[in-house]
Amino acid sequence: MASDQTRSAILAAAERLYADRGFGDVTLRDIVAEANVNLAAVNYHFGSKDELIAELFVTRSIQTNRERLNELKAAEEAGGGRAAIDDIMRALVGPTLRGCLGPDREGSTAARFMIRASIESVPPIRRIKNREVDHLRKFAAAMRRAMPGRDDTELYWGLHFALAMAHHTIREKERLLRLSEGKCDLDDVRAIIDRVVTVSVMALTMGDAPNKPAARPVLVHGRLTRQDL
Amino acid sequence: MASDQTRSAILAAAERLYADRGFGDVTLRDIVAEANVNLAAVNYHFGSKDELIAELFVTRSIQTNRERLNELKAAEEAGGGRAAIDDIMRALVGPTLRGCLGPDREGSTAARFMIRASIESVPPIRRIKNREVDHLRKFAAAMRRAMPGRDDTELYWGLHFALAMAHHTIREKERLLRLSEGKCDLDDVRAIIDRVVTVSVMALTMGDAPNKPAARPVLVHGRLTRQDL
DNA sequence: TTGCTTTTCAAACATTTGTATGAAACTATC
DNA sequence: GATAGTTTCATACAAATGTTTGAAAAGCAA
Repeated sequence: MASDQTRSAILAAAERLYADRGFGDVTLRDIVAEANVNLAAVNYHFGSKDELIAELFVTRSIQTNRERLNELKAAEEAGGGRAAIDDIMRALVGPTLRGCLGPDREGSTAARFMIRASIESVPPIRRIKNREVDHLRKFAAAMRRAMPGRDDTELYWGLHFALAMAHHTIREKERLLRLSEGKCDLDDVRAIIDRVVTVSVMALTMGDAPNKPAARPVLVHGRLTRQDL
Repeated sequence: MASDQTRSAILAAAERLYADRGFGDVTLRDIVAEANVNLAAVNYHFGSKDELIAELFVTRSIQTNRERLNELKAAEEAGGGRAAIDDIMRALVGPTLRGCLGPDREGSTAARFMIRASIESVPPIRRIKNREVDHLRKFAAAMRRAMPGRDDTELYWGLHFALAMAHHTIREKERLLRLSEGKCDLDDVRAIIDRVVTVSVMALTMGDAPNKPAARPVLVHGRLTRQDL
């Protein structure tokens, strides 16, 4: 068997099992059984279990980050070099939410894996997440351009809250579903993105004088450039 | 040694170690060494490792939940049976944020333990968290009374987002600190609570007509009843 | 083929970990 | 102070798990 086939069989099996059962109770033996390869293959191809997990997570993270930056770039080009704040926020939370929610995504192993990674947080993944700050700085910079003069602190809090709502919705979607007795529609991803973006922009315009109601954004659907979805 | 002393020595040592190093790499042997008790004592007093963790988490959760409900009750009494929406949200996120953030809390083992529990999420803790829905329903009910006529869905989303911002701030406070290069003051807990409450209430009044700017809340400090802090 | 590298494989290794055991020490009640 | 119940202790157990090893197999170039 060509060496790459073993490698990707392991990756696929690992992602599937981690997605289904979590990092906690999936062993290397489970993975190699699922992939139909020898136990030693994991250490041969990846060095260690942690490096396997890291590679899985890095791959998916890069995908998400690229989608984000593509959307951001598209928004900036559409706005003549300066993107509107709501488009920036949309680029920030859209890819993750679209990737992890939605009815047809039920079968997506990659999405379920990222949800797991968001819920369980094992050491190799935590290490990678810590390097994510550089990526977020690009969004902070775009936000600064979109809202010049605004205090940096407010920008960071807005960014932080946007990620909070997006990630928490992914993490706790079961609980929200149960709490609301199914009333909150977690399959309507577009509506959820709109909601998160709206609240984020509200948070960002928080300090505005209350007699400027126009600052409260009214968003419309379908603003995304679909170039890479 | 009286049996209770061993029991609480284990609890204290376990909470300290879990808080400092996480659930992942703290073994029973670490705990009993820290507590200066015999290895078998854990199983004798708690039955199993998981039950020890569960007891730790349940204890702290009950404390937080009680604080929340006390604040809610105080707000309802102050409002003549119907609490204002911002006071309800404050009661929801205040205790957790006050417990886990702030400069003097740096040394609080209980707080650091709860942060760990929020980040790592091991099976026994997950099981307990799943039962938390009943507790949240009480807040949903209070919110319904405070905003009659509003669609239930909106209430749940607002509640959900409030918890999102609070928990994410606790989970990712290091990252926010690093992203903002220290500009976001995570020691000013009161300001953070105000910020979360403000945005939450904004989210809840989202559907309001934009020509009612008064619906945007302007909050003041120091509204808490301190009866049980 | 020959010789070399890469990949696979079964088996063993070395720890680590939670848990169980049975005797000893202790405590309280009569 | 004898007895019964409780708690402590050293030690052993059993199972799981990531990793390593050394040889066999496969791939490949000359």
